[in-house]
Amino acid sequence: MQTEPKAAKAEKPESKYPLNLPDTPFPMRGDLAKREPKWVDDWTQKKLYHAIRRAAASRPRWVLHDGPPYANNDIHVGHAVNKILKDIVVKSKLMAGFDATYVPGWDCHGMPIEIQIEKKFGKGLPAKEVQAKSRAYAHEQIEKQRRDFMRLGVLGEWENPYLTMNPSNEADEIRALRKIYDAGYVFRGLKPVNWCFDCGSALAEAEVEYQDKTDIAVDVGFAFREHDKLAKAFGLAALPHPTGFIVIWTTTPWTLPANQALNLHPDFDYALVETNDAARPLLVLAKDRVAFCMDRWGLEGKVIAECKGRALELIAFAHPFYDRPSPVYLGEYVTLDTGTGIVHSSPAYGVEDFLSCRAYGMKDADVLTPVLGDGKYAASLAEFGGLSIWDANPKIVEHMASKGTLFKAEKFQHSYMHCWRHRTPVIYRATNQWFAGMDVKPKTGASSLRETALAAVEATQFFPAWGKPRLHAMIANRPDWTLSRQRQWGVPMAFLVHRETGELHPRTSELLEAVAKRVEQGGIEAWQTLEVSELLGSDAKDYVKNPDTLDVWFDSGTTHETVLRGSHPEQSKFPADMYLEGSDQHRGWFHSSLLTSCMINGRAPYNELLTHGFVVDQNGRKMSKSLGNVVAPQKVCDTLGADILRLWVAATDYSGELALSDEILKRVADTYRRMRNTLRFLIANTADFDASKDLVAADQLSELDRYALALTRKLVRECRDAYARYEFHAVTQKIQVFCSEDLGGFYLDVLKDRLYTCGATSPARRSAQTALHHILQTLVRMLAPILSFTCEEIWATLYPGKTVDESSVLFETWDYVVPGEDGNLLETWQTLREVRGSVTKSIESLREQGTVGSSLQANVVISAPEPLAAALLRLGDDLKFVFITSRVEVKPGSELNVEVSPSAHQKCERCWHYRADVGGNAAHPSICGRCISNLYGDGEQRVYA
RNA sequence: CGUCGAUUAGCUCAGUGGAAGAGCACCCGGCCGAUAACCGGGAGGCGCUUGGAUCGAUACCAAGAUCGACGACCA
Repeated sequence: MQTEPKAAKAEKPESKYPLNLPDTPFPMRGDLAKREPKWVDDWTQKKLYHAIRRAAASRPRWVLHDGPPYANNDIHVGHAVNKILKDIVVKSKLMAGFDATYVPGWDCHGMPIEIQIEKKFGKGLPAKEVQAKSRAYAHEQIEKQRRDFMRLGVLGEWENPYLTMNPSNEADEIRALRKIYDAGYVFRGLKPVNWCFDCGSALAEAEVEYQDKTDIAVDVGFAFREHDKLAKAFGLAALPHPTGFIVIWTTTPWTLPANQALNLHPDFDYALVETNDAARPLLVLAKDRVAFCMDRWGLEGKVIAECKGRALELIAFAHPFYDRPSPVYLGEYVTLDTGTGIVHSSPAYGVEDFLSCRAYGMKDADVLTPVLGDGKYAASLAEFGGLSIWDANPKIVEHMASKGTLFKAEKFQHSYMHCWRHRTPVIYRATNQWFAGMDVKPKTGASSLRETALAAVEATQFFPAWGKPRLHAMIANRPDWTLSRQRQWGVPMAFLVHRETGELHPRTSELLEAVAKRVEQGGIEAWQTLEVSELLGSDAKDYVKNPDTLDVWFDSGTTHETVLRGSHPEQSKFPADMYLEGSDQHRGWFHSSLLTSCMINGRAPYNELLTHGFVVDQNGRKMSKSLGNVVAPQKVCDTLGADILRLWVAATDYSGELALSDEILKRVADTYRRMRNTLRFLIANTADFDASKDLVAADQLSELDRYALALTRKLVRECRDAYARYEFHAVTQKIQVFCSEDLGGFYLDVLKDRLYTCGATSPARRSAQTALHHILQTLVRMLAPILSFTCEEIWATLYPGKTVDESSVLFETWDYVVPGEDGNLLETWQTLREVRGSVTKSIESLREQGTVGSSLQANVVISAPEPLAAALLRLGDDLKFVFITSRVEVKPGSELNVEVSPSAHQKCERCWHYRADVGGNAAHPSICGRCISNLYGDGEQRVYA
């Protein structure tokens, strides 16, 4: 790192009496936006990260495992927050005395990239091509994101990150699948998904769009078949007619062959209606829909009995055209907006239908699934086998009309789900999927996954603490994990399944390893080209490759296997010490990683979880393009600098939302300038100080300096504490107050006289410089994790001529000792500072009258009661320096009283004190006795200040 | 709708069951040897609203408001 040339001093007539003025090449203005990129290049070229690792090699390992961002789009400020927080944590652990590592990663598989490829290259590409193009696209995205992350000053193994799409990673992921399969967690079951017949696959929500569609809406009667139960439910001894129907309304007649139940709302009133139609003399309808329905069907009728929906629970009615019962199940989702207040339920073709049937104990094997993947009914379906469901719609209506169960049919236009690729209608369809069972006992006989995971949550430290109940609740309530996806850009669920039975091959475990070996060489593409016979020989004719890929959450969720124990074991350990992500990852990465690790390791892959909120604008609103309140990290770096962004992250309480706006950044930049200037003052006033030679022993320091060091030790304690709790905003706050109140507002202000006017190498000045040296060494260490650029810049200024891989502030630790004992210095000087407050206030009132300008023009007389008077008198003549006045007199008094008057003496040209002895030496008529002594004599003794 | 979190000066944050704090910003002044700096002084807060237990709450409890996170294949 290079420091800027010294700015030319303003031309001023040089006094013939020299002063020890501050001197440094360290510029007052950071000019960060311009200079930071050069430093990043320097760190990269010199391999700073690895130099630090070497320096820390003997320390205990501490691992922050990176949650991989998705390899798509430029980074936004949320990414920046996440990476900066991680960097601050890693660097703080480094300086706390650990060998803290950071291997960044990227999540590469999944739908967003698949969609990008589809947008760029069109639809319907063969899998192999999708995979090749996705791989290339992900690489491009990663390169861009990597540059932006590095620009933030984030240190890590950027030249060797982990990518979930690396063949070795893909192979290890298949091995992870093998482990959970071997443990017995994996099973096959039904699950409703959005299904496109033209794609022949499931659709993600993002692939579904709504368009108008015209269907046949039908009112369909389900005949009574449990008359006694029905009569009883309505409070009747018997039904007045043997014939009757409960009526449903649906816009999807094609689901009726799969009807297996009827849904009523438990709290709605249902009516038994007697009509004037001999073919259908009794009807059951929701009471509030009776008038509407009668009118609609052109019937007359009257309500002869009523009951709540729940009274009809489990009563069975007859399917409208097959000879089987359809029982009433209760469901809160039934509404009275349309139809009859009764909903027909085909569990294979509706989410609510599926869930309610399952809630009533229906097994997967009992769910009727007559619709095949191409949209045709299975050949075995009575009456309609082989027909496309859309062609079957009118035939089903005709059929019901002939059976006398059709009440009405009409065209009906509504908004309906369509495939965004094909613009064709999509249905919900129960499909076979692979699951990891939450309540499955593993083969070892250990606890279920849910129990293990809940115990793991308990064993984990959460920052902030409310993360624990949150994750706990999610684990406690979540359903089984659907591992399978019907996609192309993902790691294959490399199962071989029996052509007929769908059973897994008996040697599945070893087959998975065989596939993993091939994927390790050829990536997931190797699975595409694999012939079943290569693995199974003569068995091949009975088995097919499972076409599913793994949920991308399985990719990132197994990085503790594929990265910590896979691709980067040298840099890692298991479990990791920390995972750190946005609060959404309780449902995401924290969650998936926990489950996979509990299945594989029986414990969480992390010891600590740290969560941050999301970035909002000054008014607490989410950032969005439409609101125009987006702050781009790239832009902040290019204008204010990355250290400003880093300081903003550090200064904000990330446990909630992080507010960001131009004004907030401006305030942060103010804070930065304050810190930078304070640091600069320390640097400039120790420029002629060589710690190896000039350091004054702690017990030889003036008392004020020992007090300043006591304050510094206190600051270190507080900051280390706050860092340990990851409360960086507390660190920032403490340092800011330290710089403003303790240093700028008091210590440094007082010190200027001694620094500038005492002999350059005098004990008095060396004492001050010793304190400044320790303070500087401390501050640069405490700030280094946050203001990475600035602190390296300072370090290079302090130790010029060395490259960053030879000398970096990050080689240092917080064990730096600030010498001295606190004793009662803090209390003693707190009292003095309070008196000083009274003095400055008194001077201020004199100033308002125009009697004095500088406080040095003032003489102060303090009356004080004991023991305060003694405490003041103890400092003797040094007291005036504490108050920055020319003279102080202390008198006993009943209460504290400060009187200020202008000095009657001459101002010393050199030290600006007003003293009686100015001009006392004829050879030097314009300066005082102190200055004579400091320049030509033995110099002042400064015991206290 | 449900679960969770947030709400103290213009901004960022402290804090305590007993008369509201800091830094910065703002206003006024000083200095002119940290100078696109530095020092001093001042002004500024129905502590989101409404109830409740309490002698008494900003702090404890409950409801509401506003904002935010998550809610199943979407990383």
